[in-house]
Amino acid sequence: MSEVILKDALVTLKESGVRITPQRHAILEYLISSEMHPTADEIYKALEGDFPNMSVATVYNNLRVFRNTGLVKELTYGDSSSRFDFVTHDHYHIICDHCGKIVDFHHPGLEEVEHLASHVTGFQVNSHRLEVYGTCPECAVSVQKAK
Amino acid sequence: MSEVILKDALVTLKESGVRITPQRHAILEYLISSEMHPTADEIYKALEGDFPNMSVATVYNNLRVFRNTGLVKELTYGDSSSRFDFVTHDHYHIICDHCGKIVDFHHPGLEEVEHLASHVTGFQVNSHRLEVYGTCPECAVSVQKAK
DNA sequence: TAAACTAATGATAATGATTATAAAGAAGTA
DNA sequence: TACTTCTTTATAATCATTATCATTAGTTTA
Ligand SMILES: [Mn+2]
Ligand SMILES: [Mn+2]
Ligand SMILES: [Zn+2]
Ligand SMILES: [Zn+2]
Repeated sequence: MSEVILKDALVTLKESGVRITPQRHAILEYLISSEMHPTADEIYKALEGDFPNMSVATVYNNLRVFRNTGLVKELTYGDSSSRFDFVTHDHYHIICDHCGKIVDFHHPGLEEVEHLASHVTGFQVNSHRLEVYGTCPECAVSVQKAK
Repeated sequence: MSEVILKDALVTLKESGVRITPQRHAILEYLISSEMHPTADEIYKALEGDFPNMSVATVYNNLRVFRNTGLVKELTYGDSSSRFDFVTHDHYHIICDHCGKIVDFHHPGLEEVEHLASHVTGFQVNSHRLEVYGTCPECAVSVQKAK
């Protein structure tokens, strides 16, 4: 299933004049298959078996290439390092305050909020960012036990 | 006007057993008077006239103290450094993609989104974060001219 | 095909925000 | 005053990310 997505991504890259290297192929494949919004370092570690000589700079460079091509979104939180999400359809994220897990969820876009914001501030609005925070079901269990 | 807010903040600190040092007083005062959501370094630079010997670590330490007391919110965006916002009433932010300016705006809380997110993910929801991005009126003018 | 050009990789150094450490100073307490 | 605790300051350490640059690989041109 993710085969098609990968193929499409490769086409997009080729159309943007970006060469498909084995490293790029592997990073993309990993991003598409992963549900966990990995950091650059996690990607690096996940691929070091197949690419023992790959530099961490290559991971960063290529994530930037993917971001500029619109294939990948960078998620930035307060904590240390960025996380990366392969772009399919629009979605929001809910994040566990305890374990840091990031889970996708869907919700109609908040155009109303964008309109109001534009109206009261005079900005031309391009986009918005929304995240919900809380306790994931797994962590809720642990918190129960701790009592 | 912000006098009252400062007084209240000092009371909150005292009640939390936090000593009021001249540096803390100055950082708080600066945060309250500033509309611009400054970074730690901007605060440091703004106060170096009055406190030539103050260490940048003191700024960071005290911002953390204020954050833990609930007086200050830390705003983390992708770009390098955190920004700090003195907490008064809840509000959202709209951010200019061109100049980085951060402007407050008010909008009813998005409880509906929190409920739906909780429902589809099984999380216990605590909070959410929303930012709107776009072009501020000033930058819109510059963009016009550039054409 | 060979030469020339261009892009990508990998090793390593640099950057920059933030945190840790430890000594010195100030305030609080008995 | 003696003792304890907190705070500041200077400085070093950390760590993610970016820059540099030589090497390699791919593409284009002659
Ligand atoms: Mn996602
Ligand atoms: Mn604000
Ligand atoms: Zn969790
Ligand atoms: Zn602007």
